[in-house]
Amino acid sequence: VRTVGSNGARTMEAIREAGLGLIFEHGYEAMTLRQLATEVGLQQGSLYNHFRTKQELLFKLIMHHMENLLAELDTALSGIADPVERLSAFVGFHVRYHITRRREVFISYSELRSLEPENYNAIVALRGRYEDVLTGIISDGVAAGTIRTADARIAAFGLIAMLSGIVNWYQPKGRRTADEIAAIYKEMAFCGLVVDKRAA
Amino acid sequence: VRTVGSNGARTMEAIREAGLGLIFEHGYEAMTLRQLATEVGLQQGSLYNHFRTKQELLFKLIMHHMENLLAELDTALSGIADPVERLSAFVGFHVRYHITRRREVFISYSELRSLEPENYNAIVALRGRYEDVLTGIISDGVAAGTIRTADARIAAFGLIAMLSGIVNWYQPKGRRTADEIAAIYKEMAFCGLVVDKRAA
Amino acid sequence: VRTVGSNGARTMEAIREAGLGLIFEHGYEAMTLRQLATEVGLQQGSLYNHFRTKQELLFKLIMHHMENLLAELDTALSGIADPVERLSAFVGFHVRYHITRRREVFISYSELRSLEPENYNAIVALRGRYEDVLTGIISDGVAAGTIRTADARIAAFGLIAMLSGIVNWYQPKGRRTADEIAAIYKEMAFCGLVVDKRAA
Amino acid sequence: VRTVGSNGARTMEAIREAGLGLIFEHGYEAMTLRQLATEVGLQQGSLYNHFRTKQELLFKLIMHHMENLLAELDTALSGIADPVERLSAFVGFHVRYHITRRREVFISYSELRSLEPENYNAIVALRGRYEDVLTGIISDGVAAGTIRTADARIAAFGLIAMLSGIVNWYQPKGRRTADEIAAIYKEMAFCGLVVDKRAA
DNA sequence: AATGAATGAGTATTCATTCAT
DNA sequence: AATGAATGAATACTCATTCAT
Repeated sequence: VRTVGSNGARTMEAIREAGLGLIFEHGYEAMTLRQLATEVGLQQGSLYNHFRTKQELLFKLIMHHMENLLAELDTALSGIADPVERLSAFVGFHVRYHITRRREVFISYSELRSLEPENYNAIVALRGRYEDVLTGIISDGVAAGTIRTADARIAAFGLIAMLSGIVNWYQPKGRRTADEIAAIYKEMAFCGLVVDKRAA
Repeated sequence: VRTVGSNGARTMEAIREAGLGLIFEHGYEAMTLRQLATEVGLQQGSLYNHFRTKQELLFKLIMHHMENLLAELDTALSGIADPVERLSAFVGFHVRYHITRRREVFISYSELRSLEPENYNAIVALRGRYEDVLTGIISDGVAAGTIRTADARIAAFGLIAMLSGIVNWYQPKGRRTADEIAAIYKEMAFCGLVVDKRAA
Repeated sequence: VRTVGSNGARTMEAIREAGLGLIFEHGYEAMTLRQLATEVGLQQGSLYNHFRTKQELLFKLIMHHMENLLAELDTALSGIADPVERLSAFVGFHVRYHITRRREVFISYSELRSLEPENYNAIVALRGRYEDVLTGIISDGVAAGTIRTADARIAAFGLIAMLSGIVNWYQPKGRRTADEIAAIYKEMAFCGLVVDKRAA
Repeated sequence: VRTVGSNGARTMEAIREAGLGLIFEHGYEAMTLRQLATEVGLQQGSLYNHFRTKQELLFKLIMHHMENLLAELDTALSGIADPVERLSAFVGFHVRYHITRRREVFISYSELRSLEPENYNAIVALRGRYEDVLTGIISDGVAAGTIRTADARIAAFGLIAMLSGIVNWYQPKGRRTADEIAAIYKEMAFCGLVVDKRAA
């Protein structure tokens, strides 16, 4: 029976939103479709008009996020040429994005393991492209003599891990604003922690 | 019926080891006690001679790791007084530990969510003590004028996140040894990436 | 929304044909209306413009077949008076019909069990009329002294079962034509298998 | 919880018996494991201590029957050499077996379609061996000049179909005993129905 | 300390059917 | 006459856990 005023696209959006929240809170395996249906206001079976399997829902959620991430990164870096400036823009973008899209980001890391091989590979490929952008920036800087590291790839991994850790403790009502956090991390990434470098 | 030659302590050790592997691979929720029993060579029911619930198994695994982590950190830092030297020792220890105890470390991050409130709190308290050690080192350095950061706590979080990210990509047969990796990370943490700091 | 050029009667015929094929292949219980709709090129809901329930579809399919069977039998026997000649005509008709309408025949036997009581009774009544025709022929022959059996009814059942078994193994491209098969069965039915009857 | 006095073999036997009855009555697809569990006096999940899937239960039931059928046929024919006498023994055996094991026999025909390909092939192979025995008897008789037919294989199929049809109408309380039915069918199979063979 | 049979609650998914559009 | 979104009940199967043996 079609509920008066129901609408496919609107329902799918509600499923997306509820799914994001439930997976963020309980994890993909622990979230049940009963919970999801209740949250959306549907019967369990009706969910299947909008996705084919629970796995597909997870994949769509993560995929949508990854594509968005890459697109917005592209925008954030466009028009900037100098490696150090690009690095600065990357850090700023990454912190802001991870703070505003906390749930998507968290899920995209923590639920990778629940993706079936084919889906897993698709996501990891996109993640690789994101990492490659940063690795490229660092390599360019090294070539230009303005960035220094023994291994651009490992440095990129380290930097991304550091910045991404924010989602584990950031609270919107916390003691620091997003911009302050970005500044602190940028300082760490650029200058390091130690004043008298001879000690290193 | 007691199988000839069976032995309680030995069985528990086998459960520990198998559980570590299965949770690392599939996640706590996704690991079934049937899998665990098969791996250990028991029937499902027999597992309950060694732990009371699946939750207890997870908790013991993580707790054991956290206690070990803190004890070893203590050893690694003992006898070192200077903050910068302590920081150096911390980084070295953390990288080495995370590389050698990859599964325990990974689980202790990713399965926190599956712990029941009481157990969760107990673990988070220990994790807090670990973070506090690093925060203390940084604060001491700032007071001594040899470390520079706007927020010792956030810097500690950032550093730990950066170093911990290693478990996501480290391969024992990879292109870098543990010591090389530690050196690269130490350099990043101490000096930052940018050569000409005026650009920041 | 009415698809351009769609036509009620044509659609119903397509449903009939697809339903016949699917039930023959998978069985009534195992055939889903989703499969049927896909085969016909409709959405599930649209099927209900052509029948009221899945059960009704099955009933109509079988009923249509039974009525047709009886009507064609009538034609095949019309004008023949002698019991042995009528028996011969019956066998020839039954074999030919079962070979050409394999799917209908098969379903009408195997899916009887899936009919609701009322529908079941209606079909079994028609089947009884078909069996009665053969029983009558045999009885007439016995009365006339040209057919011999201890029980006309059981003989009729046995003969029908023997002939109907054809649907289980007949292949249009097989080693025998329909006429050859009919001849072999007629010989068996008329003369039996054993040459020297004293052995029986 | 192990019910006091419960026993694996006894439970499996109860499942077998109940499964036979339910599949005979409703068909494999229509029988639910809820019904089966209720009939046996277990919870649904407990059934899975005794078979791995519903399909496996069906397969075991049919396989057990087919092996039994072949073993008993062997016994029934052992020590008989003359083809006509073997034919007589076959008919007698088949009728008696099909009357006493009505449910197994019925299921083994009607649920063949529900078997997965691998299982299906295993059963059809055994059925083929049964048909081969009869085909062999008829061929031997033809070679000896005591049996007459244009096609031993088709005659075997026809005879088996005729005899097997009994399961569709036989009632233990009916008007004829098993032995009478066997006699009537033997007469039909041996001598045919028609007195004056010139009419054929 | 281990087994094997049981529980009971739960899981994702499917199905025939309905009905506003 | 067809669609697409919904229902509600059911389905096979799984899971952590229990306990008599």
